[in-house]
Amino acid sequence: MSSLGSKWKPVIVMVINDRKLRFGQIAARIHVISRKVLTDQLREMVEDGLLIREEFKELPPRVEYTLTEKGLALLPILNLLEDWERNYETKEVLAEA
Amino acid sequence: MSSLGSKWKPVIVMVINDRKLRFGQIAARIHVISRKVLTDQLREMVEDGLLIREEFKELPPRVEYTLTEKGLALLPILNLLEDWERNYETKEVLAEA
DNA sequence: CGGTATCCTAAAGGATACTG
DNA sequence: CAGTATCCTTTAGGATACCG
Repeated sequence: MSSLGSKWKPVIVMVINDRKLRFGQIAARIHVISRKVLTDQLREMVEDGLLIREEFKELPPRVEYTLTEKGLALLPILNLLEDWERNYETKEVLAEA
Repeated sequence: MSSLGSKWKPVIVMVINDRKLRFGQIAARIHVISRKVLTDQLREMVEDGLLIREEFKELPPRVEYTLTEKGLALLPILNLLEDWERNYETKEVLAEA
């Protein structure tokens, strides 16, 4: 299960979703992550076959990320995990009330 | 997603499954985990509402763990994750051959 | 803009010995 | 048997400054 590795990779997968996002856009949507960690995670995810990285040799530089088929296949599973968490989180809160 | 916390909790959930297992049985099935870490993880999982811990005041002591409804609900999702991993692991190996 | 490089801290995980 | 207690190493993650 540690194929997901860090706590950030699932978040990044869900943020990118079926879109094509630039580095800055990803950073903006996960504003609590440091640039270094985001860079690290993105590089590892490319190595893991989760992401495709497209670099445009322009100035200023532009880099776009999309999910691979493997990454896309992970999306519904992560959604289930979110549902699971929300579902039981709610029950605990209600139980306390 | 870090509701799953450590790298061990999903493993423990899958090992216990729908059974009732003693501390030693869990340890034996995850032989690479240290006793301290297993103890830590089990305690946290009880706090998280994933596990039920039954302690029998005998000598020698006996402690049995079962999944809660919340823990059981996690099982099919973890199975999907395993399938996902196996599926794309295979493809990469084939691609190298 | 999208990174590196450097340094640092906190926390996860582990080895080993001991206990009720 | 099922833990505690203690100590230690490794790693994830972050702050900050600089670069092409």
